[in-house]
Amino acid sequence: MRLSRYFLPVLRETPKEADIVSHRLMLRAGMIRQESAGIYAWLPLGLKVLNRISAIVREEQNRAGAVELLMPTIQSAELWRESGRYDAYGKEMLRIADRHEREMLFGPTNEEMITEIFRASVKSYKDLPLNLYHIQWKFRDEIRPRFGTMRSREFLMKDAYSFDLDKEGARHSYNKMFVAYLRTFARLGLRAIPMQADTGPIGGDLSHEFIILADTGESEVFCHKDFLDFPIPGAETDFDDVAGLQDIVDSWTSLYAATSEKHDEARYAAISEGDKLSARGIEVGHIFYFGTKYSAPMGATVTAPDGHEVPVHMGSYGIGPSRLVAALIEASHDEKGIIWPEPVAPFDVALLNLKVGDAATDEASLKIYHALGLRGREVLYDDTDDRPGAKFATADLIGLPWQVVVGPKGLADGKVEVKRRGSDERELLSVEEAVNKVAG
RNA sequence: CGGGGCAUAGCGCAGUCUGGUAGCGCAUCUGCUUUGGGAGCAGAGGGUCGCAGGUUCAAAUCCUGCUGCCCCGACCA
Repeated sequence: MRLSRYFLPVLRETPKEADIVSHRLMLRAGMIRQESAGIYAWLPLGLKVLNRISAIVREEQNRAGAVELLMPTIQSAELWRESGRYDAYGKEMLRIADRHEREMLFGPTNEEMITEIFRASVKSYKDLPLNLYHIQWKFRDEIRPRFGTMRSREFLMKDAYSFDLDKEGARHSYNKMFVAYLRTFARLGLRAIPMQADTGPIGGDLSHEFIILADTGESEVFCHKDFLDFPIPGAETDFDDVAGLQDIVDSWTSLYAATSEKHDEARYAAISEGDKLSARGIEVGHIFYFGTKYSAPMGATVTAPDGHEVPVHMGSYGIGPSRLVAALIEASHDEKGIIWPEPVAPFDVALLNLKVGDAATDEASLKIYHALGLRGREVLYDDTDDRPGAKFATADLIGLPWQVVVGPKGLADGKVEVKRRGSDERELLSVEEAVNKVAG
């Protein structure tokens, strides 16, 4: 992509409404634009990141056996009356009337709808287990939206829903998502730690929040330091291996980890001094088992092997890609701008032609641009006639993992400069060497 | 919802107290020069001063009402 043909409205100055770093940088880097309180338009650069995150989430959901569908954003109030949540949900739910004065709502979550879809078609235990998910916009009318897309009113969420015959089956379904989440966050370049979460009226130990550590995180967390080095389950993990998955979950839950709300001072004190880790964190995922909370009142039943009809055991599993965009920035930036982890970077390479119009730099830049494109790297080619300083500043701000700098001085010696964003590594290489280096 | 604050050009702000017909920096456009860390000079364009009333010869400025947005707290992926 040529920068001159792209839409990248970067801001030189910091908008005054943004006071956390990810919000500031997302606005300055031209990723988002606020349209209302807690409601954002995703500009091209931001959308690319959002889509890359969603793609990784999707791959890992599929790997774990979940099946994608897409439910609407608008739901009918009737459905929510079945579960009793229409009145229980309160003002967080955005309620809408259509032209016939029918009561509708913009979905804050989809338990009711997925239960309705399930019960319409699934009647036998033989069709279980089943896990259905979608990645869809949600709306929760937060009292006070803040922190940009970290806590917005409209947000993108991957929500998966599992259906099992009994609690044992549901536990395995839960474990599948647990492991999928470990893999998902690791692939995004994050270290997420599963922490015991509130299970509500259901009780038990089947609810975890996945928290990433970031200095600017909103909640205080306490855990054993060993979590930082725990191994991530590999791509070859067999998700149908019940005992194998349970072992992974057991080891990942064997040590103390809790947010301040669930913090147990005594258990934390029991950790040896050098192994304590107290930090700030951001919740990026939440999984829980809720049994027959919706299936029973809504009549989502299957016929069991013994011929009886039983309500299915369900769980739900959320990840917020639009929050993750901000969380990734909170976890990876410096004073100059964003430092994207490679798997989610909107482009792989920033190619800076320092003197557009100069025959030598134009030719070398185009050669690199095309060669990297052929090698499957996405390049943002800065072919604008800005001055070098402005180009460096923009490239640092938007944080692409590689920078290739083509200037008249270097080219006089047949060299271009290759830099890694986020480190001081820089090398002077020939055009061919630079292409090979960056294309890996 | 309680408490605090803001609204003037795309962004950041001054002007409001003390009413006199809107300004600065950056950005944008034109020209020339410049080209390795947010260039220089010259010129230009861009505003129903958040909205609606009111007071006044005259309102960004004073009065009344409304709206939007931000921050702190209680709530959330």
